[in-house]
Amino acid sequence: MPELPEVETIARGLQKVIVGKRIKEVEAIFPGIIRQDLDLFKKAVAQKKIQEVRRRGKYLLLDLSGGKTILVHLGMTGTLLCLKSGDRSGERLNRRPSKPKPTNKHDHLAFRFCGSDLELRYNDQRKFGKWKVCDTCSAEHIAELSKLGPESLGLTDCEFVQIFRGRRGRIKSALLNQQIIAGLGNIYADESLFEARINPSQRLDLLSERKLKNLHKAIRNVLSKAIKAGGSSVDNYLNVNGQLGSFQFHHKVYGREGEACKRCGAKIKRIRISQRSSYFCPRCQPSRKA
DNA sequence: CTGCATGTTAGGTT
DNA sequence: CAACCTAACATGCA
Repeated sequence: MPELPEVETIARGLQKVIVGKRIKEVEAIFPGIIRQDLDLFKKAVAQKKIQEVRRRGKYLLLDLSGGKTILVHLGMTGTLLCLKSGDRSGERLNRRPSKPKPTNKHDHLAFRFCGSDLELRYNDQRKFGKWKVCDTCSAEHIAELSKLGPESLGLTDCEFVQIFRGRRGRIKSALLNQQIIAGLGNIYADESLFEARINPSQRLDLLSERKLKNLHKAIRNVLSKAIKAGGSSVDNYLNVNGQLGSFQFHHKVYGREGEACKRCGAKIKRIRISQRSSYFCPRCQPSRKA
């Protein structure tokens, strides 16, 4: 599922391929994925040139000519795929082969561009994704983005420590809370906590400044490695060229319940924290000091 | 068939 | 106000 490294990979991939292209039309195969009036959306983006692709937290921002920005959240299973009409090489594995025009299962949007056979498809098995268009100048002030905490990769040690000051909840919950820090999801929160050797249930008010700095280092390390690996392809994530990421092969705890810890050999545990799975090594990440 | 699991967000309650 | 809980979303799978 798309967290910061996956969204960053998609943003970089899109930046290379669609910047400078002018949107000819948007086909809304499943209009519900656009979270505003469909005609308004279509009119706002038609004939606009894509000028820049950005990421904020797990949001993707497509800046258009004319001062508009498309805001995209991929939800749990959203993927974007660039393909050339008639080119079937970019199609995902496990999907029915299709003729150029017909869409794949769970394709909800198709963007076509002027003077180009490039097509941008949005596919989302669970339809949890959200698309809307807004004014570029107000993009950062609209509800979704204004609530976000600072970027996971944009903090000094001091700032990182600061954002957890005065909080009492569990560290894992805080890392998943996009209003506290933006970009981490279940995979990278668990992987970072493992690397910093912090138990996911650890209460924030009992975490030393030194531990927090270790965590900050671990987060930067894990995220940058994951970006280099093109993200984690668990579930159905693929980049805009239809290729798998490879960071899933480097997961040390996520999804490894019952398997041996790669550091110490102990069995990886899974517990529930705020209604979600947390994977950790009980020996490397003890709940109290050994 | 039933019901559970999945991650995120919004919204409500403690 | 922070922390915690639940519903909702859609689908696949045991």
